[in-house]
Amino acid sequence: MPPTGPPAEPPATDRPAARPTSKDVAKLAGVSQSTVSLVHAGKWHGRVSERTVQAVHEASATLGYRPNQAARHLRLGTTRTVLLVVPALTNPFFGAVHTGASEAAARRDFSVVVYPSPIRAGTELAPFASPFAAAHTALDGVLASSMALESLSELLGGTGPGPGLPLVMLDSAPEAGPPTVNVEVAAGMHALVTHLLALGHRRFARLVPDIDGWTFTARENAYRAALRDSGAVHVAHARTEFSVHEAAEAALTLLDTPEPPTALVCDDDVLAAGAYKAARRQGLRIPEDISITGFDDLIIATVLEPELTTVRLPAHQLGETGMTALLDLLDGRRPESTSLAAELTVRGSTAPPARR
Amino acid sequence: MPPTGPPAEPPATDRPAARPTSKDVAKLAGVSQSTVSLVHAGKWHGRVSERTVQAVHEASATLGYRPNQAARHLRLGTTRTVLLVVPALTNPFFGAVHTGASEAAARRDFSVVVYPSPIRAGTELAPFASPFAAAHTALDGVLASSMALESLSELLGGTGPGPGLPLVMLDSAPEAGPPTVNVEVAAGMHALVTHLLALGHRRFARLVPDIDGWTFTARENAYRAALRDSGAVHVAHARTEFSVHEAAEAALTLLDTPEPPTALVCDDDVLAAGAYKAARRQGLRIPEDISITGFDDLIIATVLEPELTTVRLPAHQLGETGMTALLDLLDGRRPESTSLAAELTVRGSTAPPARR
DNA sequence: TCCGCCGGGTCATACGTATGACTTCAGCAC
DNA sequence: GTGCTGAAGTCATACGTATGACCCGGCGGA
Repeated sequence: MPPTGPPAEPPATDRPAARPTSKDVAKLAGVSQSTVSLVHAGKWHGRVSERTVQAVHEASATLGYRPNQAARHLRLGTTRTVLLVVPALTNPFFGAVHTGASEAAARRDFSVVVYPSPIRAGTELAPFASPFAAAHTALDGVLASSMALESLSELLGGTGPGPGLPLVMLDSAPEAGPPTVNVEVAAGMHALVTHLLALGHRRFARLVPDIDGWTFTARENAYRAALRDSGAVHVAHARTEFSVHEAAEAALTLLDTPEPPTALVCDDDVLAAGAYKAARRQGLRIPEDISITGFDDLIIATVLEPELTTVRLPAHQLGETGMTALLDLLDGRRPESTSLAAELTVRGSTAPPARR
Repeated sequence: MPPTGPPAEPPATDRPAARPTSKDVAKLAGVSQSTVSLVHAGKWHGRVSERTVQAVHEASATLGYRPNQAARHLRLGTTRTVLLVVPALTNPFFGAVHTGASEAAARRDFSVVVYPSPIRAGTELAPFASPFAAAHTALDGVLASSMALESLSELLGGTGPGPGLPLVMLDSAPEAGPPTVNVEVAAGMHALVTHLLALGHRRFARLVPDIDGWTFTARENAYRAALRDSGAVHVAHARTEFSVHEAAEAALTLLDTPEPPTALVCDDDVLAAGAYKAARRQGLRIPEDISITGFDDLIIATVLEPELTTVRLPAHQLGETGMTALLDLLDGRRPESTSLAAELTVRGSTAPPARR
């Protein structure tokens, strides 16, 4: 006698609410599980008759069958899920990036998980570190924005020799390893400064966030390059936290001087909003007494009064293009790094400087 | 002789870049795969010696082993992934909801996928419908915001008899089936109107978005209730699309009348921004000639000048509480529907009406 | 001496799918 | 009748993990 008799037979009643499997469909349709799988994969040409295909479809419909994703992920070795790393979704710019990326992913049957990563290395990383590490094997690739590569690879569990995940970077230095999709912020900045120079401005100042990142470096370099040999001077410079009130304080230090600038170039619309506050506190009219510019073209650009002259960045397209590049990479095609145009958007916050 | 000889033997060389499995770890540590699994699950007390545990950990570290998520999902029948359904992440309010939800999920080792759903039924649904259906079996639950239940269940692939996914709703009617987490918008609106009445306002108007949803209905009802028997009158009402410029147009129709209101109650800060524009186009000063209020307390509330009196909604906390409720539900605990307080935030856009 | 028990592991299996290898059978040419 | 081909399916297995059921050696008690 074999050591085990038949174990306690499971209740033969059809379990009611359990999700149906391909086996259930097979039984109902009177075919084998393989056939069900073939039909659902669409690979049945020359292997299954039309009549059987019909039967399988009907059976699937009546049971409400959906293939178990975990099982196919395991079998196929792919999860059709990618990770989007952005600084914060509370910034509408990245909300738009996400939307674009999601749409592109959806078109090719991929899902997107978001990992809002703190920009500053180290801070607030704890609550997310663990699930990220866990998700590592649940991902096919990573689309990462505005983050230093080293901290990213650290996040990716880089300590071990595990093979790296396919990676595409958004808005980061094109020279670095992975393919990148960027916005031509340099060209945008150039157009912006040129616009101000053409209006007659000769005294410039600059308000920048205390965030490191390729875009900001690129903006800074383009700003300096555009000013060089222009006859205009860069008179001052302030770094600030990324909030309206902090920006206002910082802008005040730029404006409250014996010879204030006539043009204030801010690296983001939010900072420009702070600059508006500072200007008004100093009794300066915009744009008569001072021209102020932003960057990004968020909603607040049109909320401000006068509406803000800024550089529009194609956030949605950035996400879309980046995701497309990543999926191409996953398909084995080596995507080329691309740049998207940024567009100068002139509104009411810039004008010729007052005559002295 | 059996029909098949040994099939073409796989190349016995250790494959270089393949992700290591628990089997590889087991071999290196000199134990069985089961033991590795037990150690990683932390369920080894009384079953594995400390020394062996050490060995397994070391082997895992040197190989850079990460458990394959697909395999454990399949085995465990759970994916530890939930879906967040929000109208649009480009609205910073929902960005904050997402952040809160993600943090709560991360704390319990869950991932979040986002499905930005159009508010208006039918539109733009196509690009997302398919992956959503596919993801259906890859989800443990759904946290949904501001959407009609019927369109949601449609999204969930409701045609078939598939068992429904555990669901928690954000900001929706508490009477409906699933547990809800809401913000006490009614109390917030009551406080707001009371504030305006106390300032002496007697002629009210209202600017609302052309979006259906529980919150907006609740705001409207609370507004009317607060005005009833107050001696004040509701003079006009306009619906508008959810954008600054459209809102400005709509607000103009409210203000450009023989007897304009002295208080304009807007259902969102974005609409209030539009109202500011309309007021200025009419030559009205804020708040001397007209008081304007918003709702939500987005960044633009402090960007506007004067800064906007509004009702702060705890977006982050909403996402956090909602996610916690959903995860409780998944754990079998029946969460109770809860409400979060909304806080009246008085700033510079409200003042006593001008004497006539 | 024998039994029972416990610490420390291993074995075997199931989760649900996808797919290469195999089978079966009808039709047809020779 | 024999052999061949193609259509229509089925079989068996592997993906990597988690876990209930076993197994084994040593020790304490009767």
